[in-house]
Amino acid sequence: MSTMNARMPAGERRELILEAATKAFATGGYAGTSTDAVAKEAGVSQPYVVRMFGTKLELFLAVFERACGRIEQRFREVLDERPFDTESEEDLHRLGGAYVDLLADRNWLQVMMHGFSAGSVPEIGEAARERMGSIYETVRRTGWSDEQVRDFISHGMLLNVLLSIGAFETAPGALGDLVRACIPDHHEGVDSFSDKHGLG
Amino acid sequence: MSTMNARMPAGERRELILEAATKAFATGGYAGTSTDAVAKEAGVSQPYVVRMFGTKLELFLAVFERACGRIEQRFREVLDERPFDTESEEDLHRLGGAYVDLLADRNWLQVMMHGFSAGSVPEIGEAARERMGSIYETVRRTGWSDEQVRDFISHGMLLNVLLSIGAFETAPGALGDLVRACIPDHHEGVDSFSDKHGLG
DNA sequence: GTCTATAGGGCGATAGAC
DNA sequence: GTCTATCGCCCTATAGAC
Repeated sequence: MSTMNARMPAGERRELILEAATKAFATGGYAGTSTDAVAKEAGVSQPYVVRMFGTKLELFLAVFERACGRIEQRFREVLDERPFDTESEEDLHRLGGAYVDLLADRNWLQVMMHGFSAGSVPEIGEAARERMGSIYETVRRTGWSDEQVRDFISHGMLLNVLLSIGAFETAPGALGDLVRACIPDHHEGVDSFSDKHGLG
Repeated sequence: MSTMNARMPAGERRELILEAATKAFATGGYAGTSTDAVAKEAGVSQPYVVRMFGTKLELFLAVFERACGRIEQRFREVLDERPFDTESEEDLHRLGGAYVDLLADRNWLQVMMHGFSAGSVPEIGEAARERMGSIYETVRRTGWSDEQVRDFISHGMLLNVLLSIGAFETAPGALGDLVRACIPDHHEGVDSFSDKHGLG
């Protein structure tokens, strides 16, 4: 974004590009996003992006791992706050709320989602399986039953889809009911939910 | 696939191309699939594919609508078999089984999934919202509560993701547990599940 | 109804200057 | 460490023959 192109420690620039790439890939996905779009978002030249990460694929993998890592870390933070009571309804909402809060960082969720749907690229598929397995293990630390964990992750996937199709901004008719069944305090348009989560 | 290029009623060839495009898009998604890949799969020339549907976008939309329509139709068939008992565990598995059976036609589910994740293309996003709303309404005809319907659709989304990342073929470690929590009778490799559903 | 040829643009990656 | 220039490929869409 900035017009200056001063030198910078490589590690710092790397973070800057990863952040920009996250934003770009979150919108267009792996195949639908050019390295030039990433470069423009980061305010650097396109060859520099490629040079720094080798290939577009490696860049995407780095972005994907980073996004999944953050999501998982958020879960771990909640788990470490205090012990989980398997039977507690409140503890269920504690972890569920963490996921809903992630909607504010929608880019992470959308990058994760795009990684999952690009699973037919072998390297991405492999990373996706590993990450999904890892997230599953983390959620298991709640002590919940296999069915409870499965349901929790299922809800996450539905939220990802609703986010991806823009259902939090525009949800005509029946779709609005589904959105409200997923996020009770959601109301369309400029409201407390949109404000809180940076949507709309 | 065939080497003959005889004339054919347009409607018939249209179906043939839609079928080929479904297969192609199911793997690569919208951005990741070329019209030439579709053409090769259908055994026709690339310009013919474009000419018949106008643009790649319109072709994808046609494929997406068709796939979602079939999925929804399958639900309707199950709903029309006999009345649903809201409290019946068996009826829950009746509709759930219909979705699991759709894994055999994995292309439909994967096209649907790719439509959902390409929601940032405005026309695709709009179609995706409509279709998701429509499927939600259909599932509602079971008489289930909003929460039950939401859970049902959530599970469908998780199955889509697991399918997309290849978890039914290769599910190392924890991921295997998640797969089994989703499809109780699933076993990795060549087995009754894979045989039955054409996987592996 | 279907093809071949090709225009015209975009994209990933490399070379090399500074 | 970062840029400019550019190569060569692939891709969508059009033109026009049969």
